[in-house]
Amino acid sequence: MKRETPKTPTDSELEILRVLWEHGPSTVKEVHETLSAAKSAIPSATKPVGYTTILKLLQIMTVKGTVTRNERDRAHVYVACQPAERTKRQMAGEIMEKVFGGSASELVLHALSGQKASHEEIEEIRRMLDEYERKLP
Amino acid sequence: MKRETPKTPTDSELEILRVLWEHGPSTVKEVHETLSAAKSAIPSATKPVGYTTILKLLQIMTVKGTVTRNERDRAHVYVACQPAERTKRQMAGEIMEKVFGGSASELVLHALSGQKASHEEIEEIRRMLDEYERKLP
DNA sequence: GAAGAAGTACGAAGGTTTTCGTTGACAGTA
DNA sequence: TACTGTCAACGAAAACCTTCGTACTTCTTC
Repeated sequence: MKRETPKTPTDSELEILRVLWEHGPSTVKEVHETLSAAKSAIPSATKPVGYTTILKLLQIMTVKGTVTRNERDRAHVYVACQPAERTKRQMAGEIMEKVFGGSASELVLHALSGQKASHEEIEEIRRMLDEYERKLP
Repeated sequence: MKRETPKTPTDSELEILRVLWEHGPSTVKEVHETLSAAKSAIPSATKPVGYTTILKLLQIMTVKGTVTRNERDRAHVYVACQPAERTKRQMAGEIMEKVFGGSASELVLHALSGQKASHEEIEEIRRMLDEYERKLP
């Protein structure tokens, strides 16, 4: 029984995926360094991750089909299989369903109530709404 | 070391929480019945959950402090400790941070790209944006 | 009071995630 | 050739989650 909608990544997997999305194809070393740098920049709460931990995660993700790797060179180069957009959409959809009963407005409401977004951000969202609505029937 | 920002609930816990939010204080039996009814209504994919499973989950959630219970009566009555709004906000904030790097517009964009929202829903979101902006500095 | 019904408590099994220590392969260099 | 880094592979441990079977309690009712 194949899964057609791939299961959404776990938290740790997501951290790695984000590096892969931003940096493009990367070696374990590069992922590790990026993550370490990011974490030491915000020393609170996030604890550093060992090299082999990332390696193992990447290996597991390879088995799961989340990433592929080019083994040609000595240091394998990993790439995310799904485009970022797809995974992000999937994750947004999942939370929308699971906690907001499928209501987009509920999701937006609660996302905003965390008091973060600026005027610019709001403007940006308005623009997107216009865009989106133009495509509706 | 106490956790001040309570960890977000797991998927199963969330299912139960949603029942508690909608129905208010409930016994294990009520939660179980509600969930069973909901699941048999959509027989696809979601498999039914046993009574003791829900009981156990509720017990664990009690230990975690996610819910409290009134043991006065024979059938204990469970209540969510955090108001729904708070947990929802927290979960929206978490995904916004973890997958969208804190960008609300990114979140909205991807939530909508799952092609679901109607014109009414969009209108609703616009109204919320106005409301939100009015409260900004 | 004995039988049965309705509940809770407990523990254990099975699965998944996350984390590392250790080992072995390979390449470059003294 | 022997030494030293750099890397991937593997296995195992620890922490969670989820699911139930089973046992124990407490009412109710005949």
